[in-house]
Parts: sequence; structure tokens; C-alpha cells
Amino acid sequence: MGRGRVVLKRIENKISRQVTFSKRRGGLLKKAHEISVLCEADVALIVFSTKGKLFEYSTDSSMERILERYERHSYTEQQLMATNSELHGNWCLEYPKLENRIEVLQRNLRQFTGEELDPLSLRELQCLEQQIDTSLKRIRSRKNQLVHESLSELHKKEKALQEQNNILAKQLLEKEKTLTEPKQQNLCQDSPSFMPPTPPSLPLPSLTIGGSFQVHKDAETQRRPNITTVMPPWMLRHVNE
Amino acid sequence: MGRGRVVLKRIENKISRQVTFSKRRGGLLKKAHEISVLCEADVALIVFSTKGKLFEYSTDSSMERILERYERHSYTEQQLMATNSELHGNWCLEYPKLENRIEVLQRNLRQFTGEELDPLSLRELQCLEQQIDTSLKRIRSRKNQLVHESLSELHKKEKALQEQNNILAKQLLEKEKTLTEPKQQNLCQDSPSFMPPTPPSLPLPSLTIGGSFQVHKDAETQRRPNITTVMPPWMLRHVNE
DNA sequence: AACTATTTATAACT
DNA sequence: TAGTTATAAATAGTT
Repeated sequence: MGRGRVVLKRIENKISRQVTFSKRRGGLLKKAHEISVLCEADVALIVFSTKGKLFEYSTDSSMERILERYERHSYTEQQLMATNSELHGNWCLEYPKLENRIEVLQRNLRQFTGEELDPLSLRELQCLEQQIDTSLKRIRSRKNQLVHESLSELHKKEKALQEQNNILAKQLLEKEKTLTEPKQQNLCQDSPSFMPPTPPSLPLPSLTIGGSFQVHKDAETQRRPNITTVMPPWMLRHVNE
Repeated sequence: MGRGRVVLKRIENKISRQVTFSKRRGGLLKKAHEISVLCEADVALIVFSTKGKLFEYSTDSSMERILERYERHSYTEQQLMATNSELHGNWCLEYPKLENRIEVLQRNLRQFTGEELDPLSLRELQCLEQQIDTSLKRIRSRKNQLVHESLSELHKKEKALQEQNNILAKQLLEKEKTLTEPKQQNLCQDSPSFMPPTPPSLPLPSLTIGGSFQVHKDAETQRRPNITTVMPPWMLRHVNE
């Protein structure tokens, strides 16, 4: 927007570069402010001139707040930075950065636990709320998944035990039959030949229904007929979403 | 640059606000890049949409570097460096501790955002859920508080304005009466004696209802046709060291 | 997402 | 550095 087309390349002439910088800088700051107001955006703009002079704009003049918000958003990337710096070797230079980082993380964490809400604006609170709501959904969904897994696990075990029961019942029946008509060697009822299907204990699945999860151990002692009752009550909450 | 003049005020229509945001965001990022290339400037631009989505630009894609440079400029990091180096000669011993601490904090944070749930047991999930539920309650409570505060603020303003209205109405009435029966000094209708209740502007509360939020104070009083003149003077100032 | 009438930004010039 | 002007660029309203 000017008398000539702009080529996106460093302006070689030092004077015009400086003039252009001054003009465009104003335009840029203005536009940053405009989008911030018009669209309710949170904007942070930092400009260093070639000579190292600093110019800045930030919504509500709260640069620190926005930069923190930025850090919060990209903390995963900074994790990489952290490991990189380890390779770099110059620990001592990095130390203050780490301290600062811890500070930021702790603040974030405190906000996530709702402990330091006062400095936040309504808009930020809303954002945080949404974020946490999402977390809650994820957690419940994961819980749900675990519960369903354990349920199907339990069903499987139940089935196995049922089969085992059937077999045992059948054996018992046979045994009784043998007892009522004691023609043959009734001295050796316990002989191995009767038992092959059920070697007394080892190959059976654990009798602890649901024991593979942290379901309370007293589940074992449960006598209730319904398998559902084996679930501690808290597991059943929020199973829907 | 468009079919209508732009008023520097939040765009109320949600759709147009979103569209405008999208368009202007592109323009802003482009201009940031241009000044960076044309004038060899170091630029960092961070934009959060209303919904909390992040957009960013930084010269050479080195946001961290520029933010650090910024901190150096403004936050007197050098001071911290100096005092720290004196107090703790044994930085290097402490370094791994800090790293570990960061690791823990990050894991916590990730769990709070529901990102790393798989290694957690059902009971741990349960615990986390409860914690987050509490956070959510706190946040909503705080939000409520803020909203209530701003509401009562608005009510106060409304009341003040109403009173003002009443006074003005009364004055108007009196004036009309005076005009309809012009027996006496009708030459001096504008004499000071008519005005005392409403010293023209100062003692009135700002006419900006809702001003307690980030509504820009200059937006309302601005009568100029051109948005260029809306630029608050502080934007044009550069920050010296 | 494209179009276009306008406004706005700014390159060149003073 | 500040103002002016011609022109390029951005974009508001519209389709």
C-alpha cells in the first residue's frame, strides 16, 4: 500500500529501512490493538528494532499475564527445551530458567486446583473452567473404560467358574452313583482317575472375582448372589460419561 | 478498509466477530512477518481468540528466544542472576533436583488436563476426579462472585444515571415553564442559576455501563470519523530501558 | 470462500 | 522526524 509494490526482502537502504520500520511499527501496534478490542482477543506483541529498542503492545497492558497464558499453552514444547538444555551442558546458565519455569508451573497447578483465582479475569476464568471441564470429562471417560473392562473381565471369570462348577457337579453326581452301587473298588474313590478334569487348585482361575483391580479385597468374602454387588459403590458413579 | 467505517468497539454479533477475527488475524500475522523481514526486526506476536485458541508468529520461529529477550529487557532478570549466583555457589548440585521437580509438576499438570490417564488406577482416577470437581466448583464460585460484583456495579451506575435523568427532566420542566410565561428577565435564560445541579460533566459516573470490564474507555467518547485517531497515545510510545 | 466497494496503510516524495 | 499524496493492501459488508 504505497506507491510501489512491496518485495518481501530486507530493505537495503538503512534510512528507508528505519523510516519503514517506524511507520509499519505504528500500523502493527494499531492493528494489534484493534483486533484485541474488536474481537475480544488476547494479544501480546513484542518488537525489537535492529538496534535493540523495544516496542510492545498487550491487551489490557498485561503482558506478563498473556505470556504466562502462552507458557501454559505450550508447556509440552518447553519440555523438549528442558531436555535439550540438559545436553547443552551449561547448567548454571539454565538454572534461573528452571526456577522460573517451576514458578510458572506451580502457579498453573494452583489455578487448576482453584487456589489462586483472584488475579484472573472473567474471561480467563471461563477459559480455565472450560479446560477443567474437559479434563473432568476425559477422566470420567477413562474411568468408565476401566470399569467396563473390569466388568467384562469379571464376566469372563464368572463364566469360567460356572463351567468349573458344572464339571464338579457332574463329578459329584458320578461319585454318588458309584456310592449307591458299590460293586467295584469303592476303596479308592479318591484315586487320580476320577480327577483329571479338575486338578484341585492350580489351573483354576483365581477365585477372587475382580481381584485384578483395586477392588476391595473383601470382595472375596462376599456371599451375595449378584456379581454386580461385588463392585464397590464408588465405581458405579459416573459410569455414564 | 472496508465498506463501512470501523468503530473501535467490541463487535457484538458473534458471527461477524469471528469472521473479522479470522480475517484480521491473518492480516496481523502477515504484517508482523513483513516488518520482521523488511526491517530486520525481532517480532513476537501471540493471539488468543475468545475461545482460547492460540495463534502465534515469531521471527525465525524462535518464540522462546524473543520472549527471553523481552524478559531480559523488562524483568531485570540480571538482578536475579546476580543475587542467585552469590547466594548459591552450588547451583550445579541443585540442578537435577529442579529438573526432577519440573518433571513432577508437568506430570501433575498433564493429569489435570486429562492427558496422561492410562497409568492411573481406578482409585487414583477417582481421587483426581474429586479434586478436579472441587476445582471446578471453586472456579465457578469465583466466576459467580465476579459476575455478581459487576452486576451490582452496573446497578449502582444505573441508579446514578437514573437520578441524573430525573434531575435533568426536572430542569427541563422548569425551563419550559419559564419559557411559557416570559414575564420576567427572559433575556437571561442561560444564567448560571439554572445549572447548579448538573455541573456539566465531571461528577457523573462514566457513561460506559459495564466499564468495569475491559471495555475501552475511549471507545465511547470518540467522535472522530477516522479510526486512526482512536489510537491511544500510549501505543505510540516506545519503551526505553 | 469469493467478491467488491471502500477504507486504511504506507512508499515515495517534500 | 513530520507532513502530503498516489497507490497498494486490507477488509466490511455482501453474495
